[in-house]
Amino acid sequence: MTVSRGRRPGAPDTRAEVLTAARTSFAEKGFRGTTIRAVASAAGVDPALVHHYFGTKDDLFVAALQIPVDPREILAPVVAAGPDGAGERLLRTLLSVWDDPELQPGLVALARSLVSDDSASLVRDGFIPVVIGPVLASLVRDRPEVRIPLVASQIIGLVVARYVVALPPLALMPAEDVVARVGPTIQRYLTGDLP
Amino acid sequence: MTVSRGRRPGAPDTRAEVLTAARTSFAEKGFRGTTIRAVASAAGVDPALVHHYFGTKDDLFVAALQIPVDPREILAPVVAAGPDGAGERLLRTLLSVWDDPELQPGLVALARSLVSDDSASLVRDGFIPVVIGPVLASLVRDRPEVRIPLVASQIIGLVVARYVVALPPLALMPAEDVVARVGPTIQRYLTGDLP
DNA sequence: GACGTTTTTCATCATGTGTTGAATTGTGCT
DNA sequence: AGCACAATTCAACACATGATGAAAAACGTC
Repeated sequence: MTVSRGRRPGAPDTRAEVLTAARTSFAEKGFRGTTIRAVASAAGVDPALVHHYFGTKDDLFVAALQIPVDPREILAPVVAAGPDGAGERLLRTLLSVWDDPELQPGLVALARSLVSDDSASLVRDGFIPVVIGPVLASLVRDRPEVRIPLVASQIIGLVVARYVVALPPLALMPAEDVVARVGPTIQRYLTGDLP
Repeated sequence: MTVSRGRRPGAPDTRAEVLTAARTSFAEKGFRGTTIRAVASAAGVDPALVHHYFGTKDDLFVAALQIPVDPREILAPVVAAGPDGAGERLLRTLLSVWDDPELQPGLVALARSLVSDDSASLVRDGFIPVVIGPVLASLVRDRPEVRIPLVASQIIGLVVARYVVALPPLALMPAEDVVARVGPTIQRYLTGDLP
């Protein structure tokens, strides 16, 4: 047998392999669609090892989501530069984060779980009003309760289409093209004339 | 015992109750999140009855999705009226369908399953290019491969935000306000000047 | 009223899943 | 060399789920 019990020789970083296997599985199949056994098998490892490193499945999920990105921090410079051209700047930072191959799987997993696994209330009552709301509020000309959801709708659509569903024409479009084409929409929602 | 075996007296349309229970569960929890037992219990019925009426769980799902709406048919008048004001007309038709309380649960269930349960390829390779693509193609000024995904992104975002996640400010916004505010975005993606 | 049909439940099976505890093997320290 | 510790697997439990087949109760028809 090449497979045996007990510790393997060498110093393979099995823990990291398990973690990235979990990350991609969560990104592709969502929380419910991901099974501990599948993650273990993708990492070439026994299911019990997954539990040994990261306790329960929920723990594994939050471990997989660890995204070292604080939206408020990232968006601070965008806000600081004022409302002029904010649409394009906002999009540019957004895309630079989401296009980072290091961060993408975690972010997609997060997005997918927010839309699908009925933590919808988390987006609805937590993320948007608490995190995104205040940031955008200072960029908006007036009536934030009208403008912010419009901005959110275009951003959600962009993220879902480009990263979650991965519509080819959008997924392959260079970031700067997206910025140039969608930017004016965001700008109009932020400061344009709206009925 | 008030509960007994065998057929109940009266002529209750149990089949219909099971179907609507399934529809709302699929809409709220998605395919994987919906269990036959939960549907049965919501309909006040034994799980076996669900199988008796609709065979397997997949069968139940397609039965619950039956949406008597052919997008091409519904969009025909929008297309026929030409590109002028097409953005607003497109949105108005879209919202009238999605706001119909008769159709909404089925549509939300469909949307959620498309985003979450890795039938993403169905949207990516089937729905958009085959159904929506040709319809929009005749409204677009040029470069459909650039414009159609942009339209799709705004529409997907609107649907996800207003119906799937149900962001309150968007979910409660009168349809005509949405049309007036988002319409110009769609119009610009269809016929405006784009880099 | 008898009888076939439809509706409904019960009991049960097979399967997949999250999780646990014991056992085995390698590594590093003294 | 010896020993504590970490890494890894095996075997198994408890549970939920989708599915099935037989039995019971009401209905419709002759």
